[in-house]
Amino acid sequence: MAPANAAVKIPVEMPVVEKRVRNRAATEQAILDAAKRLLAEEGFQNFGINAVARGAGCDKQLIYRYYGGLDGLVEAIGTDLGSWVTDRIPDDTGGMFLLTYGDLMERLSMLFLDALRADPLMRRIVAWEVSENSEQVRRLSEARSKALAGWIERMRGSLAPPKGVDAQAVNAMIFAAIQHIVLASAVSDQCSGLALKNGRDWEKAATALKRIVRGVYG
Amino acid sequence: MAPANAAVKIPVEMPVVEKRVRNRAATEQAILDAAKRLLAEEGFQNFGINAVARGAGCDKQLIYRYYGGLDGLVEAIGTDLGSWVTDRIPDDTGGMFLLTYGDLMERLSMLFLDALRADPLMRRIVAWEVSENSEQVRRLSEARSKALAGWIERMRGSLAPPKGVDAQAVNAMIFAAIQHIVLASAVSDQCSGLALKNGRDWEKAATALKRIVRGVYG
DNA sequence: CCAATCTGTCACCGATCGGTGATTAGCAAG
DNA sequence: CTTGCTAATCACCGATCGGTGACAGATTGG
Repeated sequence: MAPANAAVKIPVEMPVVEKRVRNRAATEQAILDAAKRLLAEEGFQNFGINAVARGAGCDKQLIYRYYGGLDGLVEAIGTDLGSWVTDRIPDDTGGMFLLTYGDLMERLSMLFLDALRADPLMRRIVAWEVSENSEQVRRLSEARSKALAGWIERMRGSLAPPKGVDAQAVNAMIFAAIQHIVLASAVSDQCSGLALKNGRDWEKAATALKRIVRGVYG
Repeated sequence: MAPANAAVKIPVEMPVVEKRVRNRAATEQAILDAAKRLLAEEGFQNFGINAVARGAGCDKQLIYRYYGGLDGLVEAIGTDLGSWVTDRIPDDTGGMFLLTYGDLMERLSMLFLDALRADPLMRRIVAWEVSENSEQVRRLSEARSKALAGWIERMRGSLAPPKGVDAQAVNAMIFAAIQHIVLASAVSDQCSGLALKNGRDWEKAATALKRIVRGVYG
């Protein structure tokens, strides 16, 4: 990538062109990977057929042929997404004994917070969900929330929320807070005046979150 | 240049063209209004020079002349935004006596929730904030958070948060939850499995929110 | 061997984008 | 009326977008 004479145009053709092998499965995977990578790194703003084709190093025609266009490609991403929770979030209690519903929710909150912070693709998708209402996004959103709900159900086991508390609504609030705070931190390192840069900042955020959980569930 | 026999052109002009008056101030206002309207109704996705010019019914050149381009126009929106809080959110206690910090935060939460639900422009801007990191958005974000912080400070009066609680972090969580839940409801009528459609749904959400506030601040 | 099929590439379309120079049209002072 | 200023429009540019039809090269079955 560093020719001695930095002329504007390269006069000779690239000698070794990395001859593209004829392999449909590999190409499909390359397209899917490029799409996920692009979405994670660049966001949904400039996410389009041309960009994905460029990223995958192939012609956009193949995206139409193999995935039926962007819609099909996004749907394929959504299918992959189903395994996100099981991949990125531990499915056990981490050796802890979750005796109360409060224990459970505190742990779920921390796991979800860390997992979301660590996954740029998922962050972009969440941001997409609250920014657009297309069919594409609805599919993604559905796949994500279904996987998430399944995970919570699995972790919950036989623990029941305390009487007199609308656990569904409260939990929605808690997860909403986590999602928004992680999204905000990813673009501006802060949220509502709260710095979210280094580990200590996140310690404070996590503490506040646990405080909230414990305040409701004891 | 302008032959009388313009065969391809439309033969009859639009009968009443609403003859445009030469009035710079009015045009500037029309542009600003169109920009705010477009952003509120269509979102930031298709927000651009051409769209605003179309919406304002003038040539895009005028946007460059009067606002120095989209950036300046967005900045003008941000300036307007400063008065959002004072316009849309009551600045008094609504006749209540806020005796404790918990009273205060409960009331602030409700006010902010209702105000955000009622303001599509502000919702779009919040969604924009968590989706993009351009200079434009940073300006908007700053103006918004500054106005919000000022409002909170004004309402707070001399009430101090209880010792042992990181009020800044906890409040950031609460406001994050409100923002995310309102954004989600605006595009999909739900959030994390919690329906957010009719008034009863919102009652439940508000109750959960108050529960959280009271759980932390008593 | 030929022919059909599959993978991949290329060229091109119309539409829209952001942006800019040149031009027209209304108004007021001289 | 003429002159000058300015609001407003028009015409055009290159770039990029999503989308499609035609074509080239490899693979495979007969």
